[in-house]
Amino acid sequence: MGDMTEPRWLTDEEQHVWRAYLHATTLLEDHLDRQLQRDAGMPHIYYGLLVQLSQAPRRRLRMTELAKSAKITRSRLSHAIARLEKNGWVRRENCPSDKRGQFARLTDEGMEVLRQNAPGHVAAVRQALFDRLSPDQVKQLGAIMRVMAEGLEPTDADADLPWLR
Amino acid sequence: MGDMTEPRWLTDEEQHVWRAYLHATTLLEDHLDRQLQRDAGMPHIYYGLLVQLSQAPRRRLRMTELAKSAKITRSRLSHAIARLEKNGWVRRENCPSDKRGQFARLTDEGMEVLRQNAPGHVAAVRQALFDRLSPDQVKQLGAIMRVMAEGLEPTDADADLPWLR
DNA sequence: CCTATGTAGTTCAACTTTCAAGAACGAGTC
DNA sequence: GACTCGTTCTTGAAAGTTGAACTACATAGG
Repeated sequence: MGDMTEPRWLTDEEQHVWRAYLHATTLLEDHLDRQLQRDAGMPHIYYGLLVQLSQAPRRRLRMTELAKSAKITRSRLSHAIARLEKNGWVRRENCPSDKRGQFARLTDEGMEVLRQNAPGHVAAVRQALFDRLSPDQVKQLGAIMRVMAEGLEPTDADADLPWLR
Repeated sequence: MGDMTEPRWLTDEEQHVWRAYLHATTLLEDHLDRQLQRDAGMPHIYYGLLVQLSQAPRRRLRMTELAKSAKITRSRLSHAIARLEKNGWVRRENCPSDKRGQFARLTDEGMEVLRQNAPGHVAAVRQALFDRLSPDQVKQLGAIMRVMAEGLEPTDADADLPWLR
């Protein structure tokens, strides 16, 4: 822990790549947020929740499952689902096997919103990303992102260890 | 406009890459946010503001400049600077040549916070990204991010053109 | 000078996210 | 059962964000 030696700063190239990364990822995030807010009336993350639900077995998932796969806290999900429920796109259902549990289920209206907006969203992603990258670059991006995720994946160790530093 | 033909969905590979992208970028963002919140008491974006200021000519920038280079709205910047000012890390100064203008200037305390946290932050970025990628992958990532940014860069055209779609 | 129009920055209201509790249930132990 | 501890999900308040309205100043044209 007490690594008080001179830190290894980023090389010039690394700095450039890092800035390009921050620049590009925030631009894309903003772009998709705006696109979906405008067309579907919700931010990107909310749209992602609907997508997850639409692909789940009976179009429903336990709250904790959904939170995990969307990588947000349960608290945040509670608020988000409350909002989506108000819109009529999601409905809560009790879990019979565990009375603490709740399912979030995608309603038909929610499915319809998804149907209407999926083409536009895919087009936005295409236009920003896949239509601009060469096939090689798409593969490279995939490999790089997988490496990144591996290093950051919240393992069980993280939960147990008292935080480092 | 009325492109009502069947949309071009993502191929399987593209879908995997897209998910990997979303997964990895949110994990990294969360990771850095937590690291900085814990060590420096501010989120990543606020830290970025201090960095920008630290590199500017007299450690100060006009609000609009800063907003642009941090890629956030002026509104958001106003709030952010208000918060950083409360912490004593930034000070507002009037612009003599334009009475509407404000400079945000990094204070000595702010500079000190930066000094104390830069090593830890760089280490976090290294550990999550550069230490895990091959030299080739670093180059590839840079190229890919530049292509992405090009396609999303808010050009003057965007301001003029009535929005597509 | 006067008016029109644009720009810099802030503020307001609505919304989202976070953080710290807290309520309700499950599971293991005695 | 009664106790403890962990899990599931919700809640409420504080903090942060957004987009539009607003203030103040700048700039250009008559």
